[in-house]
Amino acid sequence: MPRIPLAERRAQLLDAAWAVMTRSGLAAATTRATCAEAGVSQGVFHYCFDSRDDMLREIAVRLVPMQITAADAAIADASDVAVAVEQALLAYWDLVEADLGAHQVLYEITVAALRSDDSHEIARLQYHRYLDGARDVLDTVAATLGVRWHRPVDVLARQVVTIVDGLTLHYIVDLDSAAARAALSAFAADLAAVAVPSAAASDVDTSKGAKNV
Amino acid sequence: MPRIPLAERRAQLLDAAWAVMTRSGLAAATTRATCAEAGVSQGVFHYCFDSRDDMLREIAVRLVPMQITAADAAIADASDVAVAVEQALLAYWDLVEADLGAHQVLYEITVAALRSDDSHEIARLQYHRYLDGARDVLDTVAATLGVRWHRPVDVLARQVVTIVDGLTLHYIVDLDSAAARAALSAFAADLAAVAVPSAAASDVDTSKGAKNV
DNA sequence: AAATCTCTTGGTCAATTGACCAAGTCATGC
DNA sequence: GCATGACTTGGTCAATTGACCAAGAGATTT
Repeated sequence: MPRIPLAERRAQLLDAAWAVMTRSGLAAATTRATCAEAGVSQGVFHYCFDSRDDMLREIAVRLVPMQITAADAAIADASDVAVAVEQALLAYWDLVEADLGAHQVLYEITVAALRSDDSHEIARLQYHRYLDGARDVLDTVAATLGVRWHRPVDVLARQVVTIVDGLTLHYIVDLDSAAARAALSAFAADLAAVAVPSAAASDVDTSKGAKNV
Repeated sequence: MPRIPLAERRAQLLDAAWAVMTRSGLAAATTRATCAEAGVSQGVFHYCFDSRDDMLREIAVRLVPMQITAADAAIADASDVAVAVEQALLAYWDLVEADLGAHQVLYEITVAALRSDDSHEIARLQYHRYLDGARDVLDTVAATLGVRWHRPVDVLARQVVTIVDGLTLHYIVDLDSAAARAALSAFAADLAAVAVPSAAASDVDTSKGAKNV
């Protein structure tokens, strides 16, 4: 009923679609269900978007930055590598448990995107961002605590993404929070064991910009 | 045209559906597509199965044991824990790269099953079997090489499942075999570092810490 | 060979869904 | 105040899909 500009209407429909998805899954977010959630008629949809795929694409794009901003804050006040890594992983994990539906939809979107030639690139981009985010966290930990990773950061970053992704998927299936957190702590310990002191022991090459000290 | 007993006809349709799925995805395996693949008309389908969900359930059931028999053989001739763990993971990994489509469908089935109240239990069972399989491999490694895991086997098993699951999903997205194998080796080293010589006989040299790639 | 049961065929039906439109309504600038 | 264009409505259309059936064909039994 109200008369709002196109941009706002689109955002409203995107919110509505996202609400339906997190509640009932990607497939449930039909054009009709989305419009019903937004309280508008179906004609509005095709006035705002070219097609359902068009809308899905915009949702996926909007998701990419939404996932990153998590763990950096958690490692600020850590004095030990093991603690820092575990707190960083836990910071992400709290997001998973706080909004399980959203993460479940994320897997549905990823799996669906892989079957579409058009959207395959979006899934690839998503995981590329994950790797970048993991690398950033690893660099921050190393710089903050004065350690060096005794293993290529690219490899470590892929391990981190694998860990959070695997843990999340498994948790969505069996909802065993205790088991997930136990495994998470174990992984944190394993990762921390890869860190070696950097400052005193030997000459260290911090390829990225020096941060503290 | 040929006249074959019901059981065989069902198996034939299940094979056909699986063929369509691994080629074009779970959603592509409609009743029509499945019948076309099998070379029969649609009426046969509902003569053999109550519904499409009925068939999907049988496919899922048939899948459960299909996934387990992998890594045990690979650790038989290993003399070092690190080698044994890596070879076990690699044995599974070869299966992933050999039949990527099958594993992709596995994720589609899992994700879809989680949205259905009826099938949710199937996904749970599937991951329960994964955990059992991982535990078996871990026990075999420990027994074969005379070591003890310095961490609860349940936690380690969940780590193993997380690793193979996370690696596989990431690989399906970006098809970066080299990165996946590098991360796999790193994980293997981390896991091997959790093994300590067993109290009984410690001829085996496991004194070193994690050796990295 | 007749009866009977096991398959198989080709087609139909209802429901869902994405796409789309012709005709309205309403605010805003001139 | 009125033209303009942004916004909305309710409905329609074609395509896909799961479900289902009545009739027939072939094998098996009696």
